[in-house]
Amino acid sequence: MKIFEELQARGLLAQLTDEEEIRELVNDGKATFYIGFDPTADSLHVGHFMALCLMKRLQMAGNKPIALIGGGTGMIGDPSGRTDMRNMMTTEMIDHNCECFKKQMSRFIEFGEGKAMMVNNAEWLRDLNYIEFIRDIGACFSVNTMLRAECYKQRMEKGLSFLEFNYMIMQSYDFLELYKRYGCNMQFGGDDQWSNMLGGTELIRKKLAKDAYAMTITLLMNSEGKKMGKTQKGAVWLDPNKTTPYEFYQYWRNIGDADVLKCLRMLTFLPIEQIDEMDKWEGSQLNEAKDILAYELTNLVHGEEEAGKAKEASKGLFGGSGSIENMPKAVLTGDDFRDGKIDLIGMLTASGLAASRSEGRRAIEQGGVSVNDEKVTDVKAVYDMNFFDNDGVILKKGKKSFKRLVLK
RNA sequence: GGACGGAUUCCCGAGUGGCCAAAGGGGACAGACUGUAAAUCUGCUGCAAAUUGCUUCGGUGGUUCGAAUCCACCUCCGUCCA
Repeated sequence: MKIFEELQARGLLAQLTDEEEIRELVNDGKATFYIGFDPTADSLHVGHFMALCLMKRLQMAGNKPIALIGGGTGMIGDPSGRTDMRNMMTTEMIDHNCECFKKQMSRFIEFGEGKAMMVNNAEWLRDLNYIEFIRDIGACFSVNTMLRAECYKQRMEKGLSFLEFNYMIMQSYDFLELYKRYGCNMQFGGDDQWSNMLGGTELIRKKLAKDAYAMTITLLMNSEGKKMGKTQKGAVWLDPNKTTPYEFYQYWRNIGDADVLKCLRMLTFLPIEQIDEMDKWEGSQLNEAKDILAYELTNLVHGEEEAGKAKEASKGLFGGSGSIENMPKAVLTGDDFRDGKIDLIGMLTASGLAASRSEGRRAIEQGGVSVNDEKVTDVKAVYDMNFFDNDGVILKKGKKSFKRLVLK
C-alpha cells in the first residue's frame, strides 16, 4: 500500500485541492510540504502530535517536510475555530514558546541536511513594511471572498478584529514565501485550516502562476464531536512536566469504546491490518485495544521506558498486579506536618489530589478517599509522620486518582 | 464620533435594594452500577480554624442601616447610524 492510500485507509484525509495530483506527488516522494505550528503555548499537544506523525509518515515515503514555526503568525492569532478573541501574547512569550516547540519537535522528526527543515516565519513576517505589503499582497485578496470563508463566519456574531482578520493573509504569504525559498508545493494542516490554506494556493497562482496543493487532516474528534486531547485541566501536553507520562497513558487508556479504533488508526504506526483485526473486538475486549493504544502512544511520545513504567503503574492500580514502584509520587516535606502530624485533608492538598481543603473535605465526606486501600470517612483523620516510612502511603481519591506519598 | 444594548461563579445564563455564596442548565468532582468504557441514577460544585466566619457579580468612587441590584466616572464588547 502506498502512502496516500495508507493515509486514506487510516481516515486521516479530510479535504484536498486536487486528489489525483496530490496522490501522485506524495506517492512518488516528490512533495515538499509544510505544516505550520503556532506557538500558543510552551508545549506541543496531541493535536500537534497528529500533524507530526503525518510529517513522519510522509517523510518515510520520501517527501520533504518543512516544520514552520509561527513566530510571526503567533503575533496575530488564528481566529479559525474559535469563538472568542485570543489573548495577545508578548514577543518574549512567543519566542520562548518557539524554542520549546523546536526542542520537542526534534524528538519526532529528523532535521538536518537533506532531511526535514525547520523554519520560523518570524523571519519574513515581523519586518514587513505595511504599505509595501498591502500593495503587493493585500491587493490579491478579496474581502468579499474572505468574509465568505467558514473560519470567519462563526466570528461574525461574536466579533472579529482587523488584526485577526489578517491571519489568513499572513498564512497565505507564508506558503508563497516557502514556495519561493524552498520550492514548497504543498501544505498540510488541520481541517479548520482549510480556508487559510486555500488562500495560499490562490496567492501562489496569482503571484507566480504556479500550482500548489493543500490537504487537510481530519480533526481528531471523539464520538461526541468534541476535539480530543482536551481535558478539564486543559490540553494533553507532550511535555512530561505538564502532562506526566502516567497521565498521558491514562488519558488514552480511558478513551470511550467508540473512539479506540479511530485513534489507533489515526495516531499509531501499527500496521493497518493489525488494527483492522482489532476492529472485530467487542465489549470488554476493547480494553485490550485501549491498553495497546495507550502503550503505543506513550511509547511514541515519551519513549519505551516511560511507557513501560506507566503501564506497570496502571496494572498495579487497576489490575491488582504490577508494581507500585512506578505509581505517581508526591513528596511530603517537613513543612506539611505540624508537630509531626498531618491530617487527611492536608495530605490531599499536599499531593495535589485536591485543589483546596474544601475540595478535599468534600471528597472524604462523599466516601471517595482511601488510605492504603482502606476507605476513610473521618474528615478529621490525622496521621503520624512515621506512618509514611518504608514504601510510603497510597492515597486514593475517587477511582482513578492515586498518589504514593513519601517522606523526603 | 452619535444612539442604544451588554459584562454575574469553570462555561452558558437567571437575579434589578435585605429572604444572595447568588435560580436553572452544561461541565468537573464524588457515590451506585460496570470493563479504568458508554448510558443511567444520587450527591456535590467560592474559601476557611466550618451549625460559624471571610471574599466574590468588568474597574474605581458614591448613595444607603444594608448594593450583583441605585448614582457618577472609567474599561472592554456587541448592534445600528456615520
